[in-house]
Amino acid sequence: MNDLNYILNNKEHVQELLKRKLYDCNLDELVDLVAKKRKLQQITETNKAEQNKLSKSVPQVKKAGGDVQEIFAKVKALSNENKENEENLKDLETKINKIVFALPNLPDEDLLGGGKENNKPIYIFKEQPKFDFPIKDHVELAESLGLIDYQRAAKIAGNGAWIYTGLGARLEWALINFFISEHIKDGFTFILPPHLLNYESGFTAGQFPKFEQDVFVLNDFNPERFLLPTAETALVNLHRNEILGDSELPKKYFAYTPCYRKEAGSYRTEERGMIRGYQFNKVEMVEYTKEDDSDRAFEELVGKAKSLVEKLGLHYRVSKLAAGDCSHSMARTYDIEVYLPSMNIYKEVSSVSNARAYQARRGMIRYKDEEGKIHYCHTLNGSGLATSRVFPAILEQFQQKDGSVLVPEVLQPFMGGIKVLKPIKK
RNA sequence: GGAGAAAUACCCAAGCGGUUGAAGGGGUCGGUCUUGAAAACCGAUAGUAGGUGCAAGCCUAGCGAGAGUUCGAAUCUCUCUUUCUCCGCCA
Repeated sequence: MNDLNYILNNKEHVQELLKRKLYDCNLDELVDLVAKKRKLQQITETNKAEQNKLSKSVPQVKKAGGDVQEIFAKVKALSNENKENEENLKDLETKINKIVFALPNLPDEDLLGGGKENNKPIYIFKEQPKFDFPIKDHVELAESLGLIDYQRAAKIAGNGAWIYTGLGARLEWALINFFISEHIKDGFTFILPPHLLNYESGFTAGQFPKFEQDVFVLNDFNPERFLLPTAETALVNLHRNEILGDSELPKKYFAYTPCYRKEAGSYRTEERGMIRGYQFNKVEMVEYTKEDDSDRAFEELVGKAKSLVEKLGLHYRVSKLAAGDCSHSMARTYDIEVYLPSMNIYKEVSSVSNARAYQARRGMIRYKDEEGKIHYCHTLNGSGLATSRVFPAILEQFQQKDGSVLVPEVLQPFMGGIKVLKPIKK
């Protein structure tokens, strides 16, 4: 949610910024609605003040033996008038909220407008790996090495699923353990949140009301709950409706959870194997900061995500996303994209974003400065990392001529010292 | 899943239709006393959201959430949520 007064005072600029985010809107209606609402609010509140004053005088008048009926009639009249005003007010507010809640975050000024095509790689690690033999894709490798069972996954779950088996499960778990140990080293607080969250959490993170179709909603609950699409949704709600102390910030969290996503209408044929499923594992980092500290935190999170991929030894790049490719709630996003030789493309393993005060405003996440003044926090999040993209990248980038795959050194301690994954005989 | 109880400010807690936006206690902050501290005493102490104003301030909302009854609701009614106790079931 954006600052309403800022929108009102900078209408043209806001429209222009949102256009960079490929969100075309005319805010005239909003400005008009807010003006109407504030005017009506003034009238209603003045009435209400009068009504309260009269009501309060009843006991004294009664005691003095005065006529109370006259006051009753007056208050009743005011009350009726106000009832109508209040209904109109509520109506106006609903209309205003509908517009404001749906507005995306404003992109940072330095971002290029437009979509994916304007993303800019700003950092590259290592060279593209060269192979002097015909390479296999990760699906072939995962199957020949006995790491993933796609057939049985379809049997027991349906499409968009896979099963980690044996060493595959151990490799997956080693990745998660490696990430966790790095974050602990960096002083981040480990959180294991619930996977079923309530509507308010979805609203604060920015999933609702606009992206309800992307998550699994469970209507057996009253009120409904949903499966978290990323641990960010949980972490960013930890301090919802709270006022943090000045000295508590920055707060640094990370969590491991599976992420559940509908991904309606996804690129199924192109993305076979484990690139896109209904469920994938991810370790997620979230920071809460003061307003003037979020740029620092952003660099920190990008740096952390980079260092994880680097320690694994994978060739990757960092892309600065164009405004239109940043997600709805975010002012700025850098993607860490790992190279998949079989497809000759770079796939996101981490997305680091600064939401600035957008989520904090939705969830009333605030802090009190030394002078006792209340401010909105800034929230940032970054994957650290999503395993379902790292796993294939490891298989593909580290494959050998004999069909085996080298296990990155940093993972070996988490895999009982296994250094090579060898093809299994069928 | 069944039965019951509860939700009031930083914490505990009174209030059960009207000078209550809230007694009392604790805490916290300031002061007196003291060489200093403790104790005692005195004083202060709703945070928040929205509106309005250059500002001091003022107005509105707000006693778990929402709706209702009433001239008037923390107080009465309904719905929901959460917590606790007991029973059942269970990792």
